[in-house]
Amino acid sequence: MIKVNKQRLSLQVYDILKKMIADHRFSPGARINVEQITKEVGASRTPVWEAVHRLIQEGLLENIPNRGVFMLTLTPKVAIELYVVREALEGLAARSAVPNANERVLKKMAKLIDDQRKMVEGGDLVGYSRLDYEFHALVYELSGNRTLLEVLGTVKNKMRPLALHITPILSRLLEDHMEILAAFQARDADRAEAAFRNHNLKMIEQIKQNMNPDEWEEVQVGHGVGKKNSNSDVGDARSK
Amino acid sequence: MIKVNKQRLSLQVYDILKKMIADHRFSPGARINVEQITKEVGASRTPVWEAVHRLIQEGLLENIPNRGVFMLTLTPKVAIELYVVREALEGLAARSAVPNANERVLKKMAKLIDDQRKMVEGGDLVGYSRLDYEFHALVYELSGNRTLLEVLGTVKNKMRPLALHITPILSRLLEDHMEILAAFQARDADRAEAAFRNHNLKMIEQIKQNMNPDEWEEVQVGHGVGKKNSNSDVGDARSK
DNA sequence: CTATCAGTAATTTCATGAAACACGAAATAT
DNA sequence: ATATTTCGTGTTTCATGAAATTACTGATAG
Repeated sequence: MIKVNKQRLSLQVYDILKKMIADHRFSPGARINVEQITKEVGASRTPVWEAVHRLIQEGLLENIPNRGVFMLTLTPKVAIELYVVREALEGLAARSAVPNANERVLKKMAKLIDDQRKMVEGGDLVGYSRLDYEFHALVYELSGNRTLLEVLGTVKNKMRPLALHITPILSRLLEDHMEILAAFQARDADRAEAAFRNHNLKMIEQIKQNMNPDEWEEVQVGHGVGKKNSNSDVGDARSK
Repeated sequence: MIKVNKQRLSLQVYDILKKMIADHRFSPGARINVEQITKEVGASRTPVWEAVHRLIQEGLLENIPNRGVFMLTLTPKVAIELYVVREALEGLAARSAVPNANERVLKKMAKLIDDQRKMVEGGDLVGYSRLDYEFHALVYELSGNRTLLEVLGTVKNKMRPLALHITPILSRLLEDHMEILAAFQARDADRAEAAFRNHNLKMIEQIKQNMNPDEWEEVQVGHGVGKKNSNSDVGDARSK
């Protein structure tokens, strides 16, 4: 049986573009030729632009007036900012989730971790990522806070362009997950929050090690509050 | 002199609608007649729909296919969720901001609090709200975390429909601000975070008192993770 | 060699007719 | 009466021509 595609065109385009971004089909700073996309997907300008606007609003693309639409470059500064915010939100999620954990969920968590171990042993980064995503999503759901779920979604969305640039040490992330599970099993909200925060702090360390230190611009101890840095580095990126 | 508005039409409409929502020009669940808006603002459907779509995406409006666009009802459950998330984010903002505080900023904070006191004494709720907003914005900026600023912006955005339904006891909020300032003056990040969190917890209490208790649906200790509650109450709202 | 300017081309937004869609009301059949 | 189908109506999305805006190009003058 053939299913008809019921979704609005603009949403389809949005999904296509988001997938392309997630798959790193555009390098940072690269130009997105909107007109070409309309041709490729066989739609008209209206729905395509609607999708592009949404991605711009979400901070994945950038529009330089009358020059074009560009893939936003995720600077190390912003990357760390994202993880700092995520740390707070995931800490909250973990804390809220602990009281709601039941045996069934704990089993599921254990199963996921077990599967993750296999992926790590097999060196399957992509497979691991998917399970990692599921593991986190499970905790978010368990928090029972729909709003938190949404906000975390948008934050993690913005991280997508990052994924390829930092290669985490999988075995260590796995240890974190085990600690998280242990905290849940002990019904210890403080410990769960700490474990989740720790998970993120490790990623921040990872970023700092992987990236050019003189690009950091000091997130935590940021001196001024000026706006001068917000766009300048992106501007450089739009080569070609 | 008549200023020509250089901004994109869709953005203007977006701002207009957002302002109308903030001013409670639409009651919760009320239908937004998109066609009428196009007439009122003298624009065509395209930019108006773009604005409406954005508001839908931001969770302020809701689209029931081919029935119309409706003002979303903020349930007490969601309201509390929002404050729980905000608590975590503002706590982070405060903590990050403390190390960046200098004399100039502290002066500014003191000045804002002083102005707030006048508003409280004069019973000017609107005036107070504006200063309250500035006070918070000052801390967000000071955190130096642009991403945090953005996320907090979207969260507070979603709270807008709430403002009128809970009438806070201004004098107590003012006390909180004073405690926050004291924490900053003492350069005590823990204390600042606690003060900010406390500020939000009070609001949550306020909501619980102001609203019908049997609508709460238990946010913190939410039992299941089911999705059954996510939309049902909204559906009811689309009367008429 | 630099600056200025006009013409050109590309991007982006907007207006509007038309199509698609979903619901309810009526009409028809069971 | 109940079920099914058709039709009308209002909503929503889409396609496309046109207009507005501005970057780029290259020529000319200083």
